[in-house]
Amino acid sequence: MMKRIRIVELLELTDFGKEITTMGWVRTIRGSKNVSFIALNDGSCMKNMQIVADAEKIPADVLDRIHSGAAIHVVGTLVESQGKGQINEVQATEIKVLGEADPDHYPIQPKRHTLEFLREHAHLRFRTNLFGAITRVRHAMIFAIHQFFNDRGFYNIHSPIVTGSDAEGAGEMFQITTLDLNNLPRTEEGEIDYKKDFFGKQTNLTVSGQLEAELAALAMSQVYTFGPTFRAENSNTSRHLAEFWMIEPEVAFADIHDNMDLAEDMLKYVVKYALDNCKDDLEFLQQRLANEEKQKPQNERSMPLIEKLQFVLENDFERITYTQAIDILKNSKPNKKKQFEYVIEEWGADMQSEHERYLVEKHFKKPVIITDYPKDIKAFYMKQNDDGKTVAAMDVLFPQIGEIIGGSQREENYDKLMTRIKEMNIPEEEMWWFLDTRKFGTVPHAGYGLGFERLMLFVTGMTNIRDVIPFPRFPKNAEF
RNA sequence: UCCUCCUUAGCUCAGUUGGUUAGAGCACAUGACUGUUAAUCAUGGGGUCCAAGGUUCAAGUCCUUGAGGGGGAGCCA
Repeated sequence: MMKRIRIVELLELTDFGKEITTMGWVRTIRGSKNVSFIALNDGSCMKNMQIVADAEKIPADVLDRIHSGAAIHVVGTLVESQGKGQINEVQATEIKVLGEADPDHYPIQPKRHTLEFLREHAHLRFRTNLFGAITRVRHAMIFAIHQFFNDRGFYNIHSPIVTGSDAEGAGEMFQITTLDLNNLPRTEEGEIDYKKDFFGKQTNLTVSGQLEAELAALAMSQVYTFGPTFRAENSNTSRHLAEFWMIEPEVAFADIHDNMDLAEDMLKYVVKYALDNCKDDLEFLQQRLANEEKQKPQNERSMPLIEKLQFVLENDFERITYTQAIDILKNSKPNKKKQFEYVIEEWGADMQSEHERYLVEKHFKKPVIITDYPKDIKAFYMKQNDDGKTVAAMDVLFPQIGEIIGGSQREENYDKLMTRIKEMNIPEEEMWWFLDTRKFGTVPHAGYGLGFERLMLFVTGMTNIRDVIPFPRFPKNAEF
C-alpha cells in the first residue's frame, strides 16, 4: 500500500522542505484564481491538514473533481504556513482523486447538521468533526477500562452471547432460533418442539454476563466482562439501547464497600484517562455542549464539560443508604410541596428518576451511591442484610444520566439464596450450575454492571445514547 | 407502551387571519478576487410543502387517520 503520514503526525512536523505523502477526505475546499486550499482529515485527530493547491501545479480538471467528502492522495512539500491558524501546510505537487463525492448527492456538507439528520446517515457521520471526536473518545474509554482492570490483576472473561437460561432476570430477551418460523415443529401436545432447534433448547441473546462472571470470579478471584448485551424492552428513550456494551467486574473476597471503592476508582480512572488523552476532542465536545445550551436559561445550563469531568475526579462520591435517601426525599421541598409526580410517602417505595435527579443534581450536587435497598425491589442474587429487610445493593447515580452503575454484594449462602429463588419463582432447575458455586467453596463476593454508553454520555456531554454508539439498535430500527 | 411537540429546496429554517407565481442562509454551477481559514462579492438552477382522506370558492396553513423523528415518563445499564 501507499506510504502515507497520518495527519495527526503531519501537523506536528517542522522539517520544512521535506517531501511527504498524505491521504484523507476533503472537509472543505476554498478556491481563488491562483490557489486553492483544501482542509484534509483522515480521522486521526480533530484538526485538518491544510493542502495548498497552486493552479500552476495542480490541473484545473483535478481541482474540479474535488468537493467536500472526496478522498484524495496528496504528494507535496511540507512548508511553513504563510497563513494564520496553522504552523505548517503541504504545498501540493501532485493530487490524485481516489474517490469523488458528488456534491449533488453527498449528504454531509461542511456546515452544522442536526443530530437527527446524522443519525439517519450513520454510515457517513464518522466523517463529521463531532462523530470523529466521539469515535476517538469511545476508543480511549474502551482502552482505559481494559487498562484499569489489567493494572489491578483482573482477568477479562468472554461471557456467552447466546444463553439457554431465562433466569438472568434483567429484562425482555431476544429469542434466537434456526427453526423455520413458517413451519414450526410441534410436540404431541402442540407446543413448539425446541429439541429440534439448533441448540436443542430455547435460546436467547444474553441480557447480562454476571452469572457467568461469578463462576469465573469464584476461581480467578477477580474478573470482568466487557461485551454486548441485548434487551428487547420497548424502551424509547435517550438513555436506552436494545444492543449496548456492558462492563461487569466480579470480585471474590469482597463486600459491598470494596465494590463501591472499585466502582468509584474505575470511573475516576477512565475520566482521568479521557482528560489526559483526548484534550482536543473534549474541547470540541465542550464547545458543542456550550453552543447547544445557549438556548437554555442560565440556571439550567450545566458546567463546562471539562470542568464537570474534573469535578468528578476531585470529589468523593456521596455514599448513602436507601433509608437515608428516603428520609432526605421525604423532607425535601418538592416532596412537601407535592412537586414530585410521585410523592414519597413511606419506606419501601421505588425511587423514580425525578427523585434520583433531585438527590444528585439538587441536594448533593455530585455523584451519589445509594446502598441497601429493600429486598423486594431488587434481584434474587443480592446479599441479604442482617436486618431481614434490605439487600447489599448499590446504584451509582450521575448527574443528567441517572443510574450509570448497578451492582451488589452477592448472596453466597446456599440456603438463603435458595429461599429467595423459591420466593421469587426463579426457575430453579436452570440454575444448578450457578447454585453449585454456593455448594463448593463459596466466598463473599461482589460485582456490578456499568453501562458503557451511559459512561460515554457523561464523558462526551452528549445527551442521546444513540449518538455515542456507531450503529444504534432500538425499537423499529436496525439500519446499517 | 403513555404524554407532548415536530415533518416546507441537498442541509438548516421562515412562511402572518386559509387568498396571486412558496422564501432566506448554506451547498452546487458560472464569473470576479495574489494566501484562504465553514473565505468574500455578483449571477443562476433547484420544491410530490411526510402520506392518505376530509372541510372550503380557495389548504403549506384547518380537521381525521397513518408513518417517521425529537423531548419527557415507565423499565433499566
